Amino acid sequence: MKIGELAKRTGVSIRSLRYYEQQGLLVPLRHDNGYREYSPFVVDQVRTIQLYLNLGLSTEQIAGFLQCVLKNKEAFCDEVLPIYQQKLKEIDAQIQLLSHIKQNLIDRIDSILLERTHQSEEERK
Amino acid sequence: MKIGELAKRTGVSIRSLRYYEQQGLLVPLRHDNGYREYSPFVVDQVRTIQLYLNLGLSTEQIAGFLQCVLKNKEAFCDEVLPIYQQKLKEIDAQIQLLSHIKQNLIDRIDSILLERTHQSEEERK
DNA sequence: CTTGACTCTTACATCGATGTTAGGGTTTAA
DNA sequence: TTAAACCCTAACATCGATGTAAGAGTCAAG
Repeated sequence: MKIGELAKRTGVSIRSLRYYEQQGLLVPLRHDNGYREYSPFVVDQVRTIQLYLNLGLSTEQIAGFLQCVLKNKEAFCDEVLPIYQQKLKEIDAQIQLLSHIKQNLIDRIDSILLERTHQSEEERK
Repeated sequence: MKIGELAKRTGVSIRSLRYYEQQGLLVPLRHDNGYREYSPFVVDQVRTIQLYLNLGLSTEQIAGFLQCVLKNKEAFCDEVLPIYQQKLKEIDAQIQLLSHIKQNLIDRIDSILLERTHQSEEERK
């Protein structure tokens, strides 16, 4: 199938499919006219790519183990686990940072509301 | 004081100080030779800017209320509260997304480890 | 007067997946 | 044959605070 149909079937934009190819995630055949030709199996491959992107992995990381996981179970691909664990660390760090900021915001919001309450009480006198 | 000293006193890079000015957060005087001249009060002003940046606010948002909060309590500046509340919403959304991904990663890691455990047991037979 | 330390402006680079556009071939159905 | 619908490459834009570098002027101490 050509790129337009693959885009429709996967819900991934043509732009992104070309980008994945540039990053080495997809290697379509080429017709004489330069058009890309994709095997039907590639639909699943694209969905797999999307799955990993949604886990926050970069195309570079995905490229490192995609060929393996397409043929085997993840547990068989030694590159996957360390990447997952590293990503988990990063996510934890981000969550911690965001939680800190969140508490900070909550405190400041409360402080403003409290101050306004006081002010209203003053005015009522 | 000149920009270099302000940078030293605040720990903010010269580059950033110029950027803040470009964003309308700082308005230093200019000497005849073009050098920026900062009042000593600006040290606190820069610290205030940093504080808001660390809350995840953009320079544009900060510019919207900086003049007010420099002269009054935050509770007096009507622009602040809605920005805090909106930021809080965004942070919550991000935390939720990250938590979702985190759980997903944990599940996949567990799955891999479990599968390897099984495999080891098989091999032991 | 000279040299080192400052300062100035302008502008490109970062990070990364995706959008968008321009300019130009190809295919297909009417 | 023509027009619509596809496809191609190349390249700029996004988002935003900050780093970095080039080229040039200024100032201060020796």
